[in-house]
Amino acid sequence: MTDSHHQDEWRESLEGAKDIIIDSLAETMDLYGVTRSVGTLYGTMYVEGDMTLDEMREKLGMSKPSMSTGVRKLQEFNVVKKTHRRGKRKQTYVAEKDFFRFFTNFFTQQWEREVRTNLSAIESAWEQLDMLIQSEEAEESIKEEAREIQRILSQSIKYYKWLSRLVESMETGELFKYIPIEEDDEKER
Amino acid sequence: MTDSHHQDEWRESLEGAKDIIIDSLAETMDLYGVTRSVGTLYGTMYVEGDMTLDEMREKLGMSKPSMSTGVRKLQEFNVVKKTHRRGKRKQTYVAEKDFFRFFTNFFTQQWEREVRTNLSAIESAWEQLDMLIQSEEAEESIKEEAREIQRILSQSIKYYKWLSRLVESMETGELFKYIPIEEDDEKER
DNA sequence: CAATTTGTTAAATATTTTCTTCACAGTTTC
DNA sequence: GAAACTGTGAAGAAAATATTTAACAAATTG
Repeated sequence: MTDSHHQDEWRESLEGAKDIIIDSLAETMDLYGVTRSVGTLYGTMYVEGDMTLDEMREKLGMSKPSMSTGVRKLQEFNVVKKTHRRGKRKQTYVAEKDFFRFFTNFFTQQWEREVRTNLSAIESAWEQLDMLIQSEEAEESIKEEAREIQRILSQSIKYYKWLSRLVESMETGELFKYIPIEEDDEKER
Repeated sequence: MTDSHHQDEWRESLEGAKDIIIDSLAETMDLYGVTRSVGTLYGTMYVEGDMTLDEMREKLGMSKPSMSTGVRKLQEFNVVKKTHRRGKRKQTYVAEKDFFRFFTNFFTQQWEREVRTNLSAIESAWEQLDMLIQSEEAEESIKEEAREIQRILSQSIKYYKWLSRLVESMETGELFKYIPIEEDDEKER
């Protein structure tokens, strides 16, 4: 690292640091099924603060419809919200910067959906299996397999109930009593 | 539903019930970035019990290399393990049927990776920002932005530490003390 | 109310990902 | 040790996704 940076080079270095953060957030979100470019968009908003679609487009060098759909996905995950700059016409969007809230919002949304989807599937499968089990005609071997599946399903119902309670404890903040957020022991500023 | 089913039709009905479960599991896993066909594979193993690659291939009507890579993915997520049927030559694989363990294994693995990736990124970004802040030459406005980013990052470090503790509490089972698994209040059988 | 601007939809294009076929290396069996 | 079989890697084909361009509808300004 030389001693004779121009300001542009310092600026470049700052942007480089941002990019390290952005890329790593995008990679992480990729793990959770958020596409990489949507992750990059989130990361950008995370380090840049609130932005308009045009600012995003310029920053990421992508088209505006891409930004529009990207932002919508992030809103669906509950990690980006609309805001507005007073006096301004353009809509602005702001990313959730508090990762505790990110975590809560994101997984709450996913887990609730998981519970709904799967409980409803279990319900209809269960009925169908009942019909089979109660029929006079069906072979015993088939009935036995149906009962076996019901046994497995009844186990999984417990899980979905538990998952609901986990979600609830995140929403109420109860979870953070059990697993506390460690306070900052740095000198504050 | 008619009264005159053949056994084949009852069998069909049983398979239908399975498929409802399989599809719903696959859809759920899709939410978490597990591809749909890998989710279907998991679901199949979930309802069918342990299987060989050839059994999977036959059941899903896909090629063997697909099964091979699918199973490997599921192993990476820690939700499928190798087993063997005694006396048999073919390798068999078994899906984790206990969703509590599925949950723990899957998210533990993801979250640990998230922590590692992002903490390491924060570390290098932080150094780069420090260099900038401590330089004599860089403009104050740039330095100020660098400090602002460090403030944000120091908040997020708290989050990653918390996430590590959450993972730990899942691994030790501590979490299930706080948010207990409700016991089965159905009449057992 | 005409002219601009903003955000979104639709169609096309490009890119990425998934899947299959083929080949082969490592094991097991006789 | 030859023959058969199992699992996986590589290359290409097929399918799914993401991205862009173009067009438009709604809102805003002068």
